Amino acid sequence: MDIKESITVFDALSQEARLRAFRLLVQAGPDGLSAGAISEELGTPQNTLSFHLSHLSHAGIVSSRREGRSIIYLANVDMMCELIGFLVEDCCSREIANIRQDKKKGCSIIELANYCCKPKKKAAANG
Amino acid sequence: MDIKESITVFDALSQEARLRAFRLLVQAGPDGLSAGAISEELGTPQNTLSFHLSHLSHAGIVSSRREGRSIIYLANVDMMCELIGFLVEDCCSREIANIRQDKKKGCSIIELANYCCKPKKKAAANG
DNA sequence: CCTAAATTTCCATGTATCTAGAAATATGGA
DNA sequence: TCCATATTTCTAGATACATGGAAATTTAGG
Repeated sequence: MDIKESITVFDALSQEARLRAFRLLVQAGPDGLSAGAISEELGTPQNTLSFHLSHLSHAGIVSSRREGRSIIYLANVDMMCELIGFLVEDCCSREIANIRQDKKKGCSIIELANYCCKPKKKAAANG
Repeated sequence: MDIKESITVFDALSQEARLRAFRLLVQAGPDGLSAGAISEELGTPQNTLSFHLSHLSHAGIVSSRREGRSIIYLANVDMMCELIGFLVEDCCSREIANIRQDKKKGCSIIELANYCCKPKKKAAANG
């Protein structure tokens, strides 16, 4: 993910209706949710929500498929993971964070030093 | 971090000058950078940049201290980690991501399933 | 074809944001 | 005090975004 793309994603997530819609979609998982269902859940008129869904879609963090008369939206969790990677990237050079692959578990592992995330505690004699 | 706060942070990071300034500050680490240094690096007029730094500061992802005539800005990496936690939160319920504390290493560990971050591979007989 | 349902596109209005010139504020040194 | 430096605040105009009513599009069923 480059800086332009990440700006597009941040912009997409920087509006309440959109962020709440995205979170609903992440929670909904692979089944996704119809535009109408999201509209009803958020209490946002369908045409307004459509504008926002289109915004999310353009940013690439949601995708959609038609199912009969409904259009089902899906969170693109992959993109979200890329965004997290982008955020953590700069930290790696400061020994604040570390990203590696665990092939046994089949996952990416991000380690964030606690002196970064828990600054209230005294730092250990470690760096 | 709640949804309102995260919107404020996403909004702060959704503009090129601000995101680039923030990344410079992350790279700069605890020493930080003066407003003038950032302005010069980005090629953005000081008053324009001041507007953006104030935006970042209001969102809480940078802080500042005065040093003589300069004002030194610092990335609030803690806030960035909270933001990552907020993003990952919804995934956890879907077994896509997981956050835990490793007390021996003194860090937070985020595990992101590869079927999330590496969708090009075939998924195992798992879902 | 006709009607209903689900969603999007078009459009106008109001609001917020971005930008940079000019003026103001804060600091350091002679 | 006076001057130079560093940064912010004020201000105005241009641009972009959010909202929702009305019309258009797409699909389903008779």
